[in-house]
Amino acid sequence: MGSGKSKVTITDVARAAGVSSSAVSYALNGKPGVSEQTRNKVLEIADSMGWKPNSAAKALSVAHTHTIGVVLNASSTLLGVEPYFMELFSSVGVELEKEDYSLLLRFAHDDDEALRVHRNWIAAGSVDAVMIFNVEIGDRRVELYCQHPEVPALVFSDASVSGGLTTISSNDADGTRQIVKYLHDLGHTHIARVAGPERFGHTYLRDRVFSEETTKYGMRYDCLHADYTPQEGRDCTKRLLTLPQTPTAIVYDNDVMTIEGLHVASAKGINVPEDLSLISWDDSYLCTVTEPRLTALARNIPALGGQVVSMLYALIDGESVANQFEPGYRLITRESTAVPRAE
Amino acid sequence: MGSGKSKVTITDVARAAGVSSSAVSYALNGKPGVSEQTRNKVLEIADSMGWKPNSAAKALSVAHTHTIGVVLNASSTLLGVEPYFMELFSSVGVELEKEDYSLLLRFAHDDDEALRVHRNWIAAGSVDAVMIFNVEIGDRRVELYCQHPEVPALVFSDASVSGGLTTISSNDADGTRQIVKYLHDLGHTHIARVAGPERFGHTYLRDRVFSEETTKYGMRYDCLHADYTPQEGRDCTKRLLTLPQTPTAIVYDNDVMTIEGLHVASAKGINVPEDLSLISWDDSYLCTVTEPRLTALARNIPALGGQVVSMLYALIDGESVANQFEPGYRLITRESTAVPRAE
DNA sequence: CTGAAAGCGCTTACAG
DNA sequence: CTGAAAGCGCTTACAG
Repeated sequence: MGSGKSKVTITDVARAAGVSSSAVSYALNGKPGVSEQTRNKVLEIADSMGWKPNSAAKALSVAHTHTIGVVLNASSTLLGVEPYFMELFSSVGVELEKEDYSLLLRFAHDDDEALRVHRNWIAAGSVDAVMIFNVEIGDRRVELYCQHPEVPALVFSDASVSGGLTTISSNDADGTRQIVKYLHDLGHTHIARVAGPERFGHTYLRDRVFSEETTKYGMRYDCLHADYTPQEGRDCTKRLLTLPQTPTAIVYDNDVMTIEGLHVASAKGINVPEDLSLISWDDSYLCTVTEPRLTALARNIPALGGQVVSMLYALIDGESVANQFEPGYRLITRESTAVPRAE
Repeated sequence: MGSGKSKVTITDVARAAGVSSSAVSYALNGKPGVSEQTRNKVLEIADSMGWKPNSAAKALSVAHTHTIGVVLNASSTLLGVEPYFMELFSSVGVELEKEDYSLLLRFAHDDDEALRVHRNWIAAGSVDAVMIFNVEIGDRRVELYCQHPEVPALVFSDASVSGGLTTISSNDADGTRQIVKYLHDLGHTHIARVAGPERFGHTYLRDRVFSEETTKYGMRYDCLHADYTPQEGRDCTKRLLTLPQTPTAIVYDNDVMTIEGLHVASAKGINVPEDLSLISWDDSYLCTVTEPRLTALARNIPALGGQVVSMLYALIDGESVANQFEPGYRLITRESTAVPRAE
């Protein structure tokens, strides 16, 4: 309603300083076209009047909103459980802060709703760039932003599913190798994995490299696909533990499933790590909370922020930026892994 | 840069429809001043051309951004650990979605930086309203928004610290009563609490009601103040367990500290719940992950979203809205609480 | 019911 | 170095 009526505008400042509004604009934006004297005077007066550029007016003029868009899946019960997004936003947000950029956040129930938001953002010019997560093969968001290069998209996925959009990828091949080598060095010869959904690009990549590495080492490898939820973590573990030949180690694609796997094992009287080693892909506070604490593959999210934001700014500036990898994974060994019991 | 060049504007639609741009505006906004015929034609054409209102232009005209601002504390290591914010944002975000409102998110390192962002938002007209969390006594954000009623603030705190700004409060008095009564009914006569920081309004309120209720029941009550971190959860538990007279139950103001308390107890050979009952204030997945699982006081965050958003909309519409309470707390009893061992 | 015009608060060529 | 003017894409009184 009547809000903003009392706001001080560039015209007020101009009047107070006795110059034109364009002079004020030049002064305020550090552009040439105004003497040092006037510039200083304007700066001082603007400051004393508490002037700040109206964001809508500025956005309309320069066609930049100083905003990075993200739409999240609201129906994912894992949003609250998994710290990933909050940690990432925090790390990215701190960097964005330096240039007064904001995160524009939306929650969609399904893919259609998400797509609607993205379409709207593109047509309305609401964001300077977007970050896209959980990309699936043939993702419609990827398709959409390929058709609209005017709003740059940074895709958090393996480059194989980004349709040419700029990606930042976790180095899943390397992470997989670290895990398999570690288990092999401990003496395991039969490992299993409870993986994420097959439709995600990084799942596919992990699947492939797990197969390659285990055959390289002559290990037996079983893989079940799940959806990251506690329920499926439990179910898959039960199935693996009733196999005629039981694995001596299980790798889970997230920490929540690992924890549920641990509970299933102890309910069955199977000791971790003596009888069974468990590794969580993704480290978090959760992994330090169980008994035993969980060996986990950790990503360096705090370091990720700067990298992400500089990619975003480069994209916004119209530069072409190469696909990059996140800071490397690091295996944190705790008490859930050990030498397998001799048969 | 050259982005937005190809965007379809209201003028393009007007030209295509053979009417004036004002007619288009009326038609698109469902306002009178245009015949049904023209309205339908315009709607159809606008749709077929893929027109969407430019958000900056609209915001500049109507002085509304369709945006709710939140600035979070980036240096809190608990952001990733505690699911509260993500769950709340998700629940609020789903409601906001229906009216195409967005969350505008910033991360500040300290109070000064947060205050700077808020000042900027006010002067720049960047948000239609803000949500404010973790309010302290004498909070400068409260002071700021009291001076600027033109941008409404919804404060998540006890009404005693909001300086008259509209609040939505968790019913901490009721929650406290539930906990104390439950422990009393089990037979506990000496309970302790590891509380949050004293500077928070809700901590103060819990402190007071805990005192009242325990004296009402004739229970002994010890209280230590901590900062929600794992470290202080451990330290405070150790201090409580080396008291000459040891409590038979400990209540923690968050789940993270409860879990650390559990670890301290088992390290000392103290059995939970036989020797010591533990209750977490705030329920989350974490509470179901430990052995034993934790009895916890749960808030109903999914139900909170609708309530919060309708308050926000009312505030934005300039209505005066009364302070409200969140949906009530519910005590979830699990295996970390029991009848105390007879002395 | 309809169109021409002014305004929201900025920026940016364009003349002086 | 400086000012007057047009433009960003909408909305909204104001005349016809």
